[in-house]
Amino acid sequence: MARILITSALPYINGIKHLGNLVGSQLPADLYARYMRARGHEVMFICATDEHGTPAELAAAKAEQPVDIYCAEMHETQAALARGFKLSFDHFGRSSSARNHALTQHMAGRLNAAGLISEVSEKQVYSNADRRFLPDRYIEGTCPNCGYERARGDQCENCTKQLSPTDLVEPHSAISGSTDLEVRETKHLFLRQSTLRDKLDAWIDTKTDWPILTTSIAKKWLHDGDGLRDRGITRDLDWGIAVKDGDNDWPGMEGKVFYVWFDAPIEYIAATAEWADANGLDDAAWRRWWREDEGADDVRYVQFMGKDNVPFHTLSFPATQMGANFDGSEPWKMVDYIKSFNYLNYDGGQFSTSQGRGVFMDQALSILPSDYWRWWLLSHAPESNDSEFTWENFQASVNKDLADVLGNLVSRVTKFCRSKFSEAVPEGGDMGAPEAQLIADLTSRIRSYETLMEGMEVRKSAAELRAIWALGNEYLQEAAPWSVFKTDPAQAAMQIRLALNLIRLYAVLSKPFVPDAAAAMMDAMGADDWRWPEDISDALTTLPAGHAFTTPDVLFSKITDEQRDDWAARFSGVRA
RNA sequence: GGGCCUGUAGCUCAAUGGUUAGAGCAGGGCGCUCAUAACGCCUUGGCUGGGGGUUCGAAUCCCUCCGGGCCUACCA
Repeated sequence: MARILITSALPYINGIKHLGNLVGSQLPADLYARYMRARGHEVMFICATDEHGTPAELAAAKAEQPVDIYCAEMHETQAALARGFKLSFDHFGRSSSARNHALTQHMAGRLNAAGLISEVSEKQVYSNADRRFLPDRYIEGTCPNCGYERARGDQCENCTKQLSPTDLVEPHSAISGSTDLEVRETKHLFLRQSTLRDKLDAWIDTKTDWPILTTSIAKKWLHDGDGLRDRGITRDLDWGIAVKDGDNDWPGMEGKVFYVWFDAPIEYIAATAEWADANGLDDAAWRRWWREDEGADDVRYVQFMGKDNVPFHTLSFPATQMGANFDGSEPWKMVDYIKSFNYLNYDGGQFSTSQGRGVFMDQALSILPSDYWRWWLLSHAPESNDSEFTWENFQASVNKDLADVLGNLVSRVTKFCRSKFSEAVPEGGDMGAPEAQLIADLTSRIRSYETLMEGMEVRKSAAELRAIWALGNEYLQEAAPWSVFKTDPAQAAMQIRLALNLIRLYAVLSKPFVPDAAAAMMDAMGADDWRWPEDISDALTTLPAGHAFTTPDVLFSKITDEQRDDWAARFSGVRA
């Protein structure tokens, strides 16, 4: 039995996430967590809302709420949606938690003790009307290069020229439109990650099994130009974690908070502490997952994220962890494998939170149960490339895979048994060559499925699982119990007994992908044996003759053309 | 501008430089009648974006052109 620590990239707090966000981190992480638990491993699956930063403050202002209330409510909204999608987090924390405040301040103190923090005085744009410093991209104006009137302070979207806010003609706040801007001097802390470049580079070099997408991004940042640059880790905001040097005040940093990207990854650790608190456990309970000197030396740590998150997880956060262990006294568990995803597009364009384009988690659950979404999203996960959601493809895949191949199998077996025998596993007959062949085929495919799941090959795992389902239909076609029954009822009984056991087996195998359907299948079989099938022959004799079952309702109803067209129209525009 | 990824059947995707480029869906044919008009078997379909090169051999490696995407460090 292994110990596996799994974290999903933290969903940002400023609204309900869309299906692209879901499939890029939380959903595949859940698939992996569920599978590893099913295999008997000890799993810690952590996620949390990422609550700090300018966009959170602005979203709260737009909602006319204090930012702490806004975040608390939105956290609960996101937590409820996570439950709705059956995301099996051991804990779904908040980066604004007391635990994260303390740990982030502690980490900063360690980095300071290591000599890895420098103070830099810089000039930034302050908006008097908004009473806040504005990040570059929140300043708009006319591009001096091409004349585009809505260029942002970091880059012109029209001509792609890199800009600084002072380059803009007639600059104004993107928030209020105010032109009452001034350049102010402000002091910030920088993480001197440039001094860790060689260590990080060597560390990345050991990760030969990581996806190219992951390592190439890290390498780019390490070697581009002058190499890895130091990074500001504080901001002039109200909402966030106060800048402290461990438990002590940080002179000159009064009123400032840590940058959201500094405290967000630390929340992976802090959320595990929140988990311990929520379960009445002591600190040792979470530290054995995160401190190599306190039990985490045998932990395998896997992170899931979209490709946009890679630089922070390959460089900034590792730099924080390495730096905090400068004297060897705090060996924090670092990531062993990063599974990164491309983007899911929506019907020819991008999903967009800001533009309200696509299907959002709450909308998805309002029209169909979570299993439908889980199956489609996972079986089409954007692993090697960006992939695309279309309603036609969604309807076709779901109807064929879930309703026809799996759902109908359950239906035909249980209804046949009910009509020809009873709602109990029938007795009689002996297995022969066709059954031996089925078991051999299942064994081969299940071993392949296991290998793919362990390797986090999401799409291929889904394809293999589907092929495993199809073996059931192939067997029934060949065995033809409806014909055999007429001449040899005992033989037909054996065939159906096997098929009923197959349903239970499929419940076990399918649970990581479609947990609700799996539970319905297991429940219909009147069983609660979720042990992973080591020996397939044994697994197919779990339900003995005479064991009562129930014939379930239709497991997956089909998506009609009318529904598909209705949804396509309803979600074609911009979210209200 | 720079860097990286990518282009394979109508669609969504596979294929350590090595038989005749494979699956699923869609299309066509046959079979079956237990089942959600479901299932099974067979089958059509490809100048692997264009062009050039390396090699005994290229979807794969190199060059170039065309198309799509991401990143470019103050959104997160």
